[in-house]
This record gives sequence, structure tokens and C-alpha cells, in this order.
Amino acid sequence: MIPTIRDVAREANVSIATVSRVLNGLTGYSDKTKQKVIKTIEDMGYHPNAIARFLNNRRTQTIGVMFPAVTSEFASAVLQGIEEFALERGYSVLVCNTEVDGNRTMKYLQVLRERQIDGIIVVSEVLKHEYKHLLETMKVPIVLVSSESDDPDIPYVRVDDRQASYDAVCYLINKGHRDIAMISGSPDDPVAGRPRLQGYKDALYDKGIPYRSSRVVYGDFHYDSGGTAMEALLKQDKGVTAVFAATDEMAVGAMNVALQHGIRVPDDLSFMGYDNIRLSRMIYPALSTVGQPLLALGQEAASKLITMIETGKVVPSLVASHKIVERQTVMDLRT
Amino acid sequence: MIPTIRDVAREANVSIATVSRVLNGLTGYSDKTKQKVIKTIEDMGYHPNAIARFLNNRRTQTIGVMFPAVTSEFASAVLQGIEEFALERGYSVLVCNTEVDGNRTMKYLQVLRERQIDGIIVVSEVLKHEYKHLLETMKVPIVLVSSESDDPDIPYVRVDDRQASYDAVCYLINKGHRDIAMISGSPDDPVAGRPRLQGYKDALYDKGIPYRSSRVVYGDFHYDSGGTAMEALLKQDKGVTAVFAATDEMAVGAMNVALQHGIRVPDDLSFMGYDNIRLSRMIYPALSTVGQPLLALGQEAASKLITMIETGKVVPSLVASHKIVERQTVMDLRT
DNA sequence: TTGTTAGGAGTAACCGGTTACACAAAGTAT
DNA sequence: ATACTTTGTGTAACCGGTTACTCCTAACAA
Repeated sequence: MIPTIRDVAREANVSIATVSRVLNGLTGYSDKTKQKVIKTIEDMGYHPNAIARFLNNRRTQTIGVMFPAVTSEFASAVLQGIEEFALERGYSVLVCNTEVDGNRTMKYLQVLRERQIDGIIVVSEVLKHEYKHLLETMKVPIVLVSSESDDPDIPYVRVDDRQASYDAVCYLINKGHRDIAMISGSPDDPVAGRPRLQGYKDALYDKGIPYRSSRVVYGDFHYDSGGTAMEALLKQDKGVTAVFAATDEMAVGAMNVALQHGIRVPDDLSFMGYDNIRLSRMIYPALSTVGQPLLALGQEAASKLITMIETGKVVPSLVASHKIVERQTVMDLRT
Repeated sequence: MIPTIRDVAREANVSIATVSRVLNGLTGYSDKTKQKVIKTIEDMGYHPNAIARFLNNRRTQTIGVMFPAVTSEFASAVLQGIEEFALERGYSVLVCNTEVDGNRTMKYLQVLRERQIDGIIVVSEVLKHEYKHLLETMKVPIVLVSSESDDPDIPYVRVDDRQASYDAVCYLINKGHRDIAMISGSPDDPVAGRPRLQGYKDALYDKGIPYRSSRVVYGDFHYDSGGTAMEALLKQDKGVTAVFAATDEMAVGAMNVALQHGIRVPDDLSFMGYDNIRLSRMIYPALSTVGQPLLALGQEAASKLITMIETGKVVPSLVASHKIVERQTVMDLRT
């Protein structure tokens, strides 16, 4: 039988209250008692039951992390950041992969509520009305990563997608490119879709380059759609010298299609991605891209969430800085 | 204040036992009572507290998953498999990333014990003696993924690495290659190191090709080491027509170095990887490799673990089937 | 000497459920 | 009519901790 605090108390000839106090480093016992209790605990191999403790603390020291896709490198890097910070602060992380279908999100939220988690981090997923309603009744702090909400009580941690996209396109323009196509995600996507497209448009506008809708094609953020988009682009617009994609995956998909067509990269066509996932430096030629501090985003999100949990106050949002990662897929056209 | 079962009982004019029975679908109440209770629960927005329930069930419906690296695609695919199956069966998953340093494993095991998790899945990590001792005192079922233990009480789920490696090399030989190099992981690694190297040697032996130690170079399973290994290989042995790497990451790293050296793939040099991570089809040319059913490995592991938890019996291990994934990096040398 | 205070330790209520057991009423067999 | 089930429901103990409150004693100030 696994020993309980009562067993320890009996064995050490003290009360359970005293054992509890020693365990929690509270005051109210002599040093002699402390030694006796500690020794008994070790002799018996006693380990406190966190579940029982949680029951009256009303804190489970657990946070739930919801992802649309754990398998994406983006998500797993963020997860690692969250997890590292959480462990340090004594919190555990429950993963919730909502990828498969929409109902899973609701199901998971129910599970998280029943498990009395202390807070939730939602990664790159927009809070639908349905979820929000449920979340409100849970009265639990929430932090968003790479997403945003109009609710001032829900802070977010993300980079400025429009600005990052703007900078990427400016980078291309500064390298002498004027005929730049974009492979965008869905323009309805408020996180990685619309703002990145807007950044592209703004950069062109500011640099005096006319925007042509034939130079924008749409994918679903993932690898295969990048290839499909590239095929379409090759058909509809010949004069392009550079392609900017809203995600690295799409950039790589597009680049591979170009390579299959015998197009040389970057000599004939330049590519620029967005995310700086590990993949981007593992391909040949290595992809130039926009870097997001993924690990740090995760850590920041965990930090904010835990602060909210422990202070009960709302914490300000954070716009983390991005950077242009220069590799080998962008040609310098200036002579 | 969040309503408890007592609040519901009072409101519905029944005892807490009755509410509990309705909640758990037990027998022993009239239909009228049931309706009344259900209505009250809904009206009050009552949700049972899983923590309190766990306290007397002695089951937390939680499993811990330990990884050396969540960020690796391998791990995240397995995690997804585990998580999917677990959710279906009402279990939640606590992720434990032991990547950073060795002490974290011990720390995490302590956390898992205190949290009274029902079982542990250890992914591609060998159980050190230190861990094993602790695990034994926890008296909790364990399942290994892509690893092995001499303890018959610890089942594993993995592919036959030696055989898979053997098949990969035979595949190359059947395509007419005789000068095959290998980029191995550490030969001390009992999971992905030694067996894969052995498979390579066995295949050569069986096909009557002499083994040359100058054709084996060692990496650490990750991307960069593949490149380094390739550099070494290019220096020490010129006549190679194919390179087999113990992981896709190393294969890709090696291939990129080859491309940088102006070597054409697969025309001048063929490459074969191992793992079939997403990356392998995202590069150009797409990497031929050995496929492991990662998602299924995860699901199987979760399934076995939950069976062990619920029946208390040890479950047999599983050797899952691998397959050769033909893509574009292997040249057919037969005229 | 007496009153006050602080420190060490114990008792018991409580957190929010589950469940063994008790019991009354209604139904069925004899 | 009596004895025995069955059904519906309640009471209270229990899971393993935390903590408010109480009590006793020794030390110290007046």
C-alpha cells in the first residue's frame, strides 16, 4: 500500500498537520520534529498526492495547450517553449490537438474544464464564438499565440504579421526585384492570411510598384498547396522574378515545382518564405525567410498565462520582433 | 461560485448520492428523478470536478509521455497518435520534454508520480538504470516506443530496425548499387544506432559484398551531422554510388552537402533515408526512405498502455511493419 | 508573582466527489 | 396475511491532503 500522510504521522508520532507543515515549509515545529518527520518520509518512501492537494487548493498547476496541429513544426516549437517555462514554474502541460475535426475543440474544452486546469494557451487558432462562450463560463485565463481577439481580457503573443510581411517584400525590392508574386494563405484568415497579404500590398504601394491581382495566388498554408499555387502562377504570369509565400511550407512546395520545371533558384526565380521552421534551412538551396522567435513565443505565452493565474490580473499583449533570415534563395538583381 | 454536486442535490431536492448516480449512469432511480436532476444540472450549469472524482477512484485518466525532443517530427507524429487514441478513451496526455538536460527526466518522473498519472509512454529513449529504479517504485504501467527493455513487464512498440535497414540496403543493391556507404548514428545507441548499422552489414554480407569500414561514417541522427559525415565520406572514399543514412535528417544534410559539391542526385549519387518524416517528401529531389507508421506507433502504444492500466495485465510487444518508400533519390544502375 | 505572548503541536472541518450500507415502500410468491 | 424481493433514495464514511482554530507550555515583562 502506498503510504499517506497519515501513515507518516503515525510512524513519526506527530499529527498530520505537522507533517503537512514540514512538507510545505511552513513554520510551527521544532527542528527536532522536522528531522524526525523528514527521516520518516524517506524511510517510508512517502510522496505526496498532488491530486489530493489540488482538491483544496483549487489550483491544479496544470495548463492546457490547444493546437490545430501538433505535427506542424511551428506548433511543436511553440509547445516546447511553453513546456520549458511551465516546468520551471511547477506547472504541467496538457496537450490538446484539435486538428482532426472541429468538434474536438469543444470536447477538449469540456475535458479541460472538468480537469480544473488553471489556464489555457491557444496556438494559432481563432476563437470562434462557440468556444468563446464556453471559455467565458470557465472563468480561466487565456493567452493566444499567433492569434488575436477583440476581448481585452485575452492577451496575445505574436509578431506583427503585416509588418513582417512588409519587411520581407521590401527586402526583395531592395535586392532589385519589382516583379514579385505572392502565395498567400486564405485572405479570410485573420492571423496568417489577411495581414501578410496586406503587408505585401503595402510594401508594393510604398515603393511605387503597381499591384496586380494576377500575381497573387492562394494556398492553404501547407506544402502541397504551395506547389499547386506555383503551377497556377507559372501559367498566369510569366514576368515574375521573385515569389513571396505566406509560409515556409508553401514556399518550399512552390520552389520544388519551379525546380521540376527546370527553373533555377535563385538565378531564374527568387523565393522568400515566412516562419523560419527548421525545414527552411534543410532544403537546398536554403530558403530565405522571415524568422519568428517560436520558442520565445511559447515561453512568453506561458509566462503571461502563469502570471495571470497567480495574480488574477490581465497582462498586456506582446508583439515580438521578427527578423529577415538571409539564406540562398534570393538573387541580388542590382548590377 | 461554481456549483457543486451538493448544490445540485439541494436544488433538485434529492441526495448527492442520487445526483452522482445519475451523473454516472448507474441504476437506482426513477425516470422522474433522473429528469429532474438533469434539468437542475443544466439550469445551474454544473460540471463535475474531475479532480475530486479522481481522488477516490485512484485513477486520474492521465498518461505521461516522455520525449527526448518534442520538436522532432518523429516525436510529434507519435505524440499525435497517442493523443488521438487517448482522447477517444477519455484519457488526457501530459507532455514531458526531456530534451534539455538529463536531470529533467528524473524531475519529470517525480512530477508524474505526484500527479498520480495512470501510465507512462517513453518515446525513443532508453531507460537508464536510474529511471528504471524510480519507475519501479511508481508501480505504473509503461510502454516504450521505438525502444526496448530487457524487462518483460515493459512492452514496446517499434519496427524491426535491423530488418528495415537490411531491406533498405537490399533495395539499393537490387537497383544495382554495390558501393554503398552508410551514415550511421552512434553505434552505442541500442535503438536507432546499432541495429540499423547491423542491418547494413548483414545485407552486404548476404549479397556477397565486402564490408569496408571506410564506408561507414557516424553522425548524431540530426541534420547538421549528416552534412559533416558527408564531407568526411567524400574525402575518404571516392567510389561510392549510394549513401544510406540512419535518419532522414542526416540523409538530407548529406544530400545538401553533395549538391553543394556539384554532385547530381540521383545521377551521380543516390540517397536513402530512414523515418519517412514529412521533410523527406518536401525536398527536391524527394528522398527515398524507409517508412515507419509513426501515427500508428503512437496509437498502438496508447492502446497498449490503456489496456494495461485497465486490466492490470502486461500486454505483448508489437513489431510494426516498415516499408520502402520509393521517391526520386535512388538511381537504377541496372542497364 | 502574575499576566502576556510566542512557539510547538494537535483536532477536526473541509475540498467535491463515490459508494457501502441502511431503510422504507411497493410488488410478488406462498 | 405473511415473508421475501425489488426499487428508489438517503446517510455517512472515505479518498489524502490543507488549514483554521484550539490548547499547552515555556519565556519574558511588569
